[in-house]
Amino acid sequence: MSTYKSDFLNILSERGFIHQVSEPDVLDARAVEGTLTAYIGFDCTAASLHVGSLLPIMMLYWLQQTGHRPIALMGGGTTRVGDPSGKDESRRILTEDDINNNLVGIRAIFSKFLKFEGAGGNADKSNAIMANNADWLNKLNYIDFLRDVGKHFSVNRMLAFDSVKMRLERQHELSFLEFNYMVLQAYDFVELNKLYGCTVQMGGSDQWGNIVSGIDLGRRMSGAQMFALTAPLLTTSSGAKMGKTAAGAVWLNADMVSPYDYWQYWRNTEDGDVARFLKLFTTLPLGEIAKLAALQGAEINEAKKVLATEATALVHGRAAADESAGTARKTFEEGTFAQSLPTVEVARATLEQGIGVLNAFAELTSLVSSNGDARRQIKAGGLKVNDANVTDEKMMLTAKDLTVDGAIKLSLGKKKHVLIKPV
RNA sequence: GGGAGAGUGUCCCGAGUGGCAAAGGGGGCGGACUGUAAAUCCGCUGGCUACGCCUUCGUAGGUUCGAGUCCUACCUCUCCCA
Repeated sequence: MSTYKSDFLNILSERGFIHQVSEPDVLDARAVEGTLTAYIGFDCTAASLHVGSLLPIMMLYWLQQTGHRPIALMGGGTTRVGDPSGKDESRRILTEDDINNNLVGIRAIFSKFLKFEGAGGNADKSNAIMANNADWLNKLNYIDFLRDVGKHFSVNRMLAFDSVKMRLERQHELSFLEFNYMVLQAYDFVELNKLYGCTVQMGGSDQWGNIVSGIDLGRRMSGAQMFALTAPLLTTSSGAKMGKTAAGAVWLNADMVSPYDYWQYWRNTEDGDVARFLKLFTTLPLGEIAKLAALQGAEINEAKKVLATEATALVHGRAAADESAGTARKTFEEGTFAQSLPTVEVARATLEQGIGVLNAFAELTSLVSSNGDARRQIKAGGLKVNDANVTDEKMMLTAKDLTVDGAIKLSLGKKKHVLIKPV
């Protein structure tokens, strides 16, 4: 089915990364001829990226794997202004220090997927680059910018973009700042083209308009030929947004979401998403994925385990992935005790005196948000101590509750478990 | 500058006659059924030292036995006119 000649486009296409490509034939030919340089922009509003950013990261990964050069562009400049999207969103302005800290955290994630200059490798034309648009955006002079860049933009056409049109029709406010995002992003593309010879910008399908603006701007300012490649917007088959769970975003940094929880996130993938996610979020060969995708009924769970382990291995390493898989197997399938479950330590003396269940669940382990919540869960039969339902909210946990393994297991529902260990 | 509206349970949307811990959704959590899935059904969805107490309807005052509801000022947002 693949109609491309280049490995790069073939792989992206087979694995389901491509939504739209501008001038696919020309881009394909370029990819065959030589080394492409492509970029994707990331906001650095938090100290980590979450699962939602994984798809673009994987695109950069495949780009590099097929011999091309990826650029991860940090929105250091745009973040400084504060993204105005989301009408009620607290427009907290991040300080320079915050942004720099975030950059460090985010860079750590990229280094797991991409090979950067100086990271052990010798100079290779496919070494990844991390750029920061603050480097050029901060220096801009308004008048010069308007004259050099602004003159190439037609407001008439900008108003016709879907993103703008929708806001106008729904009578949502669209600030001038936000209106300019398109312009800044287009300028980023041209700047990267100038600095690194970057000719391709990738992104989610909602970025199409912005990317095309960049292509136009490049042609007008320097006559460069540039390309757009967008990925489908990801939702689960039941329509939910990717990457958000009850506990909040599924972050990629281990200190924000543990490898075990990360593994669990993928383990709980809906049936209908398994094949798609295997292609997008693991690097397994397509043949193997096809076999897994053919599994029916309950057997799909095997595919989900593979998905979870492979996806976790990419972000947290093989060892952590295997350990998470082992923990899950013991906990869910063998019903035994896994020492590797999340653990909270308490002073032995405190335990000797006894700890109230409410306190243990709410304060100690934060499995529930308050004592009241704990009471409700007890009524609903959702709390367990050592796999036995809690029925009395005045129950005390003492050293007698320690199992042979030297810990007390607290559970909320069937899936969330925490161990309490005396020290 | 003039005029008309809006801000509700710190996840979102949204009803609300002066007696309100405040309808209804969505989302989330728990239970049942399953396969750690989906769908479906049931329960829960301010806090606490809990037959009571405290804090909540943009902010600050006021009227009232009693205010989300009435009055005043202010803040923010939207729309229309200039």
